[in-house]
Amino acid sequence: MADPDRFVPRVPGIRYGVLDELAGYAVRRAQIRMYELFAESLEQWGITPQRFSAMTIVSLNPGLKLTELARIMGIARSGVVALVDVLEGMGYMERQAVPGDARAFSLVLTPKGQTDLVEITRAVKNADGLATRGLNSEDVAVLRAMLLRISDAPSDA
Amino acid sequence: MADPDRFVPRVPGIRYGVLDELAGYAVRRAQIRMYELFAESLEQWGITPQRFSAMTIVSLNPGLKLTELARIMGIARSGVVALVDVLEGMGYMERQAVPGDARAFSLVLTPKGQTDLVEITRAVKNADGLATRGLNSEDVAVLRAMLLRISDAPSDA
DNA sequence: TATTGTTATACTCTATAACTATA
DNA sequence: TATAGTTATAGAGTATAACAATA
Repeated sequence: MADPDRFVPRVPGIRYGVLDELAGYAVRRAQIRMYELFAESLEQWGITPQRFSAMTIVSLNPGLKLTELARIMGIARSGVVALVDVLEGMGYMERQAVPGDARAFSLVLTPKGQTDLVEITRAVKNADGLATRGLNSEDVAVLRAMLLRISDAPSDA
Repeated sequence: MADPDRFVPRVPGIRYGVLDELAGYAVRRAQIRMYELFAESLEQWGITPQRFSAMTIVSLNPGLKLTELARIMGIARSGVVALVDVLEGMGYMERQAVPGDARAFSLVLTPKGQTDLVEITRAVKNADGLATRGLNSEDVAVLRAMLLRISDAPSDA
């Protein structure tokens, strides 16, 4: 096999110039490759990284409203509607009526969602391990800490 | 201002579970934030990160064919056609006939493209610096090296 | 036959804006 | 008035597949 079609981050003979000095381009290249590895592992489940994130967050924080999930995931409310529609269609998530507020819905995983999430999580961990196979666990911890710093970077000085 | 609408990577009171242990989720969160910072810096130019990458690569490797650029950037040929159409429409890039091959085109930047790329690169470096402000230059070098390892991760054992 | 660029089409992910029903 | 969810629409960005011209 040898992954004939996977992304090649550095093509021999090509000059990348400033791209090689940018943290942003390094993050982008890593993200492309990780998405490929995750997609391979999750293909059989019909689960994308985004769907996995939503399932995990709802599983651990049952009762979230759609607006809250949108804020947590950093996407628009309309995007969450589509995402929840898909997961509901898969039998993994449910909208439940909120007693005090007829406008809102509480999100919960179905029993099937909870059950399958265990195996899906195993597949995700496997993909993450493949991606970081070139790093030891201490390196990965350092990497995550540095990336979190970037995630928290403010716009202004 | 204080960035009222920017992505919040960790919402207080929310449990993230395994997401906090995954390198992949950390990369994704960092990528979202970096994209926001790049988009802010490049907004005035009508340039996206992808367009910047294409301009930089063509600038340093003039004469690339569309198929080659597609491979280098890791996207489909049809995507490169649309990308080159946009940059050509902006007056930044040109298709040039290839003497020996009537099917192909050589890509080059226009003089305007070369000139503006200097300032655009400055804006990109500024955005990258903002994103990595919480890290010193040694940290950033380590970060880039680790991310490159991930970019190169094979699928099989 | 194979390759290059192109077009057509579709799907995902994102956004904004307008709508409805409730609060 | 404001909020929660929804719908409509649009724009990137990606993909596959088919095509014409050329190799």
